[in-house]
Amino acid sequence: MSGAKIKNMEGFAAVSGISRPTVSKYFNDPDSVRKSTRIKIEAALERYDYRPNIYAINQNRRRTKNIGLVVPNLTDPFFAAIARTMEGLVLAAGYNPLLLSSHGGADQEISNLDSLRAIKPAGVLLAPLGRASNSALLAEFADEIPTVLFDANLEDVGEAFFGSDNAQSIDLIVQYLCRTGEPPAFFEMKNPVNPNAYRRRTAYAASMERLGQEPHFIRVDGEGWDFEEIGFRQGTRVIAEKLLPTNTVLCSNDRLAIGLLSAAFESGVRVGLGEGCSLRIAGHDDHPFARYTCPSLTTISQDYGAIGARSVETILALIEDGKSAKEREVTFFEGRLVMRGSA
Amino acid sequence: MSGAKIKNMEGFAAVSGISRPTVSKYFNDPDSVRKSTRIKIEAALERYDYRPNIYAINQNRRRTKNIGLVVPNLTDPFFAAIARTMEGLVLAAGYNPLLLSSHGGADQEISNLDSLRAIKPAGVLLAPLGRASNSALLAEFADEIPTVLFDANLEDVGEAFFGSDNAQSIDLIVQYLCRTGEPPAFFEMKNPVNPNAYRRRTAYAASMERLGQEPHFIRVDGEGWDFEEIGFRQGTRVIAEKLLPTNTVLCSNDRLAIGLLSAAFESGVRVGLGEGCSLRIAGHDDHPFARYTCPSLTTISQDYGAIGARSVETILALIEDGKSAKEREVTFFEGRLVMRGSA
DNA sequence: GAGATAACTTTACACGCGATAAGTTTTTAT
DNA sequence: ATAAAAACTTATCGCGTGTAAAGTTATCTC
Repeated sequence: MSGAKIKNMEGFAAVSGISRPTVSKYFNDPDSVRKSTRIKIEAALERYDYRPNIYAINQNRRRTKNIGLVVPNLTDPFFAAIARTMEGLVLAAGYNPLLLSSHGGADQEISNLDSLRAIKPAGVLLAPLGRASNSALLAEFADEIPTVLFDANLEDVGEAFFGSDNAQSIDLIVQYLCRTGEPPAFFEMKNPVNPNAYRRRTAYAASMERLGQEPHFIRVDGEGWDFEEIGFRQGTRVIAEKLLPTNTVLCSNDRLAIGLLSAAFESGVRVGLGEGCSLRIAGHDDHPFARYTCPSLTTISQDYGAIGARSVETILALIEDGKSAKEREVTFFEGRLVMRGSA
Repeated sequence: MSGAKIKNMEGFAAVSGISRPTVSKYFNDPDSVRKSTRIKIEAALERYDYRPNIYAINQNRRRTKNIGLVVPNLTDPFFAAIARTMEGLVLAAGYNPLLLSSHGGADQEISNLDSLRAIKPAGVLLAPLGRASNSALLAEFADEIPTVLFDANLEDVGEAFFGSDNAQSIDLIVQYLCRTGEPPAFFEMKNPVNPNAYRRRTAYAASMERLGQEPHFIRVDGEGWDFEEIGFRQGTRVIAEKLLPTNTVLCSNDRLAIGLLSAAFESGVRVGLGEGCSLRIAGHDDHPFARYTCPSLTTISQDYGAIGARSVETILALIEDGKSAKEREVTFFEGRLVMRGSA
């Protein structure tokens, strides 16, 4: 990088001694040109500061190299982690990830899709809000642009879905809890925002029945995505009013569990397995902070490595093979029991 | 949205009965056209589905409407929260925010800036990694594109900096801790990644001296951004080896404190102010989870509302007023003491 | 109602690249 | 060595917008 400023590919082609169409070919795939010309071009790249104008490229290409990545809430470390994983995979495949967060709001989710439309992405990886989502508009979007759903499934939206097998994972932890102590009550929100929560509720009931236990639901009030707050406030109330039917509580997700743990602590209830503990609490998701709670949280680890990898693979296949002839693919990955101190 | 698909502004101008250049003017500023023509255009927008091609726009505009937003690590809920705030402000100003995370790596930080260059943003809001940053390259970038730094300051990089007044906030919490119990030792990483950590170290020493107390540093090993893990592991060791000089520990940040709280719990050391507690722990930042730790974490709340607002204001002023004639602006906002159960 | 002015229209070109066609050179295969 | 194939060249068009100049119409001021 020393010579004069290069303003376009024409100029760069001139200084590299190669014609512009060939240079264009090089930038689209360095291996598509002869080795000797690639060397010439790369030598010129060393000496001059030039990069193709991305707007001109995208205006003329049939498909852009952009892949949208929409998560319901980046403030939630779980989604931050999965987004990060997917970002890396998209980059490695030579595409440009565009990360957007819906911040827990359906309006924001729609406006994110509108932003993406403007960018004309080759494909979109979408974790919908769930119940709150405007699924008609999401379906409309997925109809225009190849879309793969993950985390939360919406009936018939997108070309595929990858998520967790809530029936399997809940059964796993219910069995564990029953085996090691009193059967769990299920702590959840009355009106969950997420379809996974509904699946877990049903899975809990089924597991308990299978084990010959009576299911107990602790359904608490609360709106929005501030799960720790809801878990804390309602947990405090539930404990104070002695509404816990057993000494074991399975929370619908880790964030509720974190709030409940905090509530138990402040209420003077000792949680865990040891001497003097009167409550067991378990969660679901293996939240990044679950191992630092006091006590550390027993939970289910979602296989988001697999969810991310398969989602990205699938959207890439859709993009590169053109249309998806086959029917909508729905895959659930198994969760893994993570035993820690809380239950 | 009913009529045929409109493919470009020419076609849209036709159906709205207005010439294309005037329509173009409308899209760049709806108030720049006569009210009667604006009504015609908006009527057409109701009937037809048209939106200007963003690539064609940006290819021809002198400056894009994009503003880059780079944070060191989106997995850290503190940065997720501040990014979210800024995103909203940028959007409200009619600009398009582009959120990128450096994932704690200097290479990624540079490659983020490269991605941004390709997008030709009007301005960039950058929270650098700090010590690990390649500040020569960052400075080069800030030289090309209007850049405002926040959270972590780098000497002479960018047009302005907004962050927290570590001297003030550390003094605040040191005074509080000294007033209410034993003077604190300072728990930190030996080689912190963040310049704020250095400032806090110095501020702690200064505060202690001012109060006539001898400063005690607990400097632990550990690399990277996995602060909870470092706090937990090293905290466990420090407690086991009885290396704590007093019963009060001030951590360089909340994430270390969360790890240390967990270590104390697992080691059977009760933390807090009440009966039977033998350790006080305080943090800094008011991490979103700080109020749900057990016990809840006494800390300093950074005024990231102000940091975000002023950063966005400043970059907008730079963009809209053209050059920055004045000298580099450096502003520190005061922190607020948040008293909770841990100290 | 006349002139001034603001807002429009038409026309034309620029932006930087992808894509394609037709001709030329280089490389590979036989 | 020769033919075929591959890779290059030049030339030209198209993408959808911004922008400017020159002429026309609507609106405002007195």
